[in-house]
Amino acid sequence: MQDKLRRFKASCFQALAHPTRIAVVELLCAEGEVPVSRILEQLGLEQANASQHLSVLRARQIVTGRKSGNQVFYSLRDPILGKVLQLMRQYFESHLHESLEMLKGMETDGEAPK
Amino acid sequence: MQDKLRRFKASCFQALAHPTRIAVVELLCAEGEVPVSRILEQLGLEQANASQHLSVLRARQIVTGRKSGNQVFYSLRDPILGKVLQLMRQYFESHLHESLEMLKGMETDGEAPK
DNA sequence: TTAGTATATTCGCACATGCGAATATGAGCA
DNA sequence: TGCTCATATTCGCATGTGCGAATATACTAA
Repeated sequence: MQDKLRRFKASCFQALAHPTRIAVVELLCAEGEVPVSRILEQLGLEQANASQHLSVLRARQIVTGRKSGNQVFYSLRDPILGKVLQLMRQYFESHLHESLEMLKGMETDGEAPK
Repeated sequence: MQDKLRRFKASCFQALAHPTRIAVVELLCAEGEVPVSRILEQLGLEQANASQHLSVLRARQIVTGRKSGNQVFYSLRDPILGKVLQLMRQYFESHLHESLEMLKGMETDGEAPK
């Protein structure tokens, strides 16, 4: 069971391990139930891309979708995940400087200083 | 900044997105500062494998290593991560049944019923 | 029926990740 | 010096992930 719990946690973390999916969760957290179209416009995503990310979050049951007529409304399954994100923000802020350094060092992309 | 924060969260979640690394973090959370050898014996890991996972956690600054003579002692950088894991356990338990179903469905491996 | 809008799925490709095997580094000791 | 323990890094390979393009599905309206 210990092991199942760890696999569960790992799979949740993996579902959250992408900036776009974090943004989606934050949006749902802030606005409650929203249609996909709202997610698209708010985050500026490609339709297919968003749908793929939503599919990941759905598979992990982090969000649930409710079909209504033509559209699908998504919402967070459990607000506790909002708390998790908030803790992460707290963590980020209490190590602000190193965290920024870490991000800088981690991304090979960035502003390519030619 | 919003975006940096999301990338930061995502990279932390990614670091935690593996059962072995979860186990390591939990161990450090429970026992404080421990040498790598302790991690190996406690979790039954290959030495190289453990070192790779530790390297991921180090890169994300989730753990820090202190060299002392022959060995390296690791510890959690911030106990707030323990809180995050605890929240996840709470989340897991409050959706116990579906969570187990999800795990079952997610793993192609499992007990291979021939 | 046909057309249109909203969302999901599949495909192919580039890139990341996890693993064990082998090798490297580095400290302490003979 | 050379040897050994503790840990880290590199390599090759299999598998996973993220993306846009194309396609599919499902509902609505006419």
